Amino acid sequence: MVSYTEENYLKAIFKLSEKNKEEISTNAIAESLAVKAGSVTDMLKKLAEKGLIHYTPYSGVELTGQGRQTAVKIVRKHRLWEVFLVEKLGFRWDQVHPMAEELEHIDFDELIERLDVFLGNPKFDPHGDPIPDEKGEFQPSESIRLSEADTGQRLQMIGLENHTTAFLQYLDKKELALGSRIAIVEVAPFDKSLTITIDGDRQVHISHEVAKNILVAVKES
Amino acid sequence: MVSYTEENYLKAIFKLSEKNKEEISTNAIAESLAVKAGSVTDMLKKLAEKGLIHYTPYSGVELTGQGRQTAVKIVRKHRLWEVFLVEKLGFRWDQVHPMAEELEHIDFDELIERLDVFLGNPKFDPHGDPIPDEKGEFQPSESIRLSEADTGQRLQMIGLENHTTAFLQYLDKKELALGSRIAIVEVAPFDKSLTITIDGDRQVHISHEVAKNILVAVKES
DNA sequence: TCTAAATTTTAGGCTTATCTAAATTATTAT
DNA sequence: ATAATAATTTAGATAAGCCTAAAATTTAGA
Ligand SMILES: [Mn+2]
Ligand SMILES: [Mn+2]
Ligand SMILES: [Mn+2]
Ligand SMILES: [Mn+2]
Repeated sequence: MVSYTEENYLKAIFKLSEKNKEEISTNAIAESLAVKAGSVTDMLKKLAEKGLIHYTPYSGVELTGQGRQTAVKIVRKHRLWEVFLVEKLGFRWDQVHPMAEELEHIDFDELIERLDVFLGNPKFDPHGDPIPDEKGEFQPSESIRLSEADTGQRLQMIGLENHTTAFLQYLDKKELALGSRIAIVEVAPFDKSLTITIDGDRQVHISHEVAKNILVAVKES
Repeated sequence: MVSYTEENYLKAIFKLSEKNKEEISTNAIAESLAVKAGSVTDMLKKLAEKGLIHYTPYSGVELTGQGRQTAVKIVRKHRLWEVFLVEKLGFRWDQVHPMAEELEHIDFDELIERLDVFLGNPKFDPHGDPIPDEKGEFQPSESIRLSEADTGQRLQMIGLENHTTAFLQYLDKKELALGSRIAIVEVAPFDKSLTITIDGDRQVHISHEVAKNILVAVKES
């Protein structure tokens, strides 16, 4: 059995592994779970004991196959529940994370699969993040940061690199949503801020910082 | 804050209080939660400390207003989730209890209220049990045990006194569902077993034990 | 290379929730 | 009324997760 707390550690390690290619540090885990480093060390020993991670003191940590499988299943549940909360219950995308953080720990295979069917087998959650399938496979998708795109390209907003409430609400205010068609009109050389058009008409100005956190697909033209 | 475990204790005390009018014994709580009596005593002290129960050593326990309120909210969540699982995800009534047992602990007011709306403000769960409203009020409903009804009365099955999987599956086999119209044809004097008709046509034979666990409303005729 | 700083682990404690076994209190039956 | 039985509480342990502070190790700087 994997406890609620162990699940949160595994998911945190998985998410950190996705970003940083290297091995994951004790401090990084501590920060992402808001616990102290000493608590992390305790837990790493336990997870290693259970065969969920490879752990060598002082040299970081890595998920085993079984650990990754467990983590991905939690991510699957988290994202499916987020779709449910937004699509069926009408929550906004900036409201659902704390609820999904709890719902993700409810573990009944048939519940997950029925929920998946009920939602129409969604491939992405309300934040554009991919939902792994029952086998733990992620649908590969090609995206670049808006800050790395060129003027003249036809772009579509498909994901985010930042999931904070503040950022989500900022995007709402600018009426930038997943699926929006974006074209870069101009990049200011001084601060790299962008002038863009959204869905062909509205023209909006955003900072380089914001553009770095928006993922876009480049459409054939 | 009320912990997951404390919530289960409060709900257990509430359910026992509904059945037995008297004060609730340590042993009864221990049995219903499958823990030992000594563990219960520990928890009772803690709940009393928090003002959730009235507790006098050796003389039983009773919920305070605040304790009852907490318990009823958990019951509300449990039953709403059961409706979701049956109505939206297509589970059978004998499958949903363990899942609801976990879902009931997820505590976000807006989630409960939106779920309630999504489900169409149901008043009863899939087992015929009433769903308390946001204020903790139960809709009063008048029912008697089928074993106490008379020949010739027009009856409708509206609830159960036994929620075990075995009993639910037995009712399925007999095609006895909530809402079924029942009339008692004959009661055998020897073992009090009943011959009944279901929805006017099908004739079925059930034991007194089964009849005791079926709740019916007596319809005006 | 050698020392200072940063990171990580260890040691010792605390809290919650559980258990078993012993002690206490209440109930029941003669 | 008393003794046996049943119910309840207390005492002493354990396990999971967390903390702080000290010790150990690694990394980085001069
Ligand atoms: Mn979580
Ligand atoms: Mn998400
Ligand atoms: Mn529960
Ligand atoms: Mn029910």
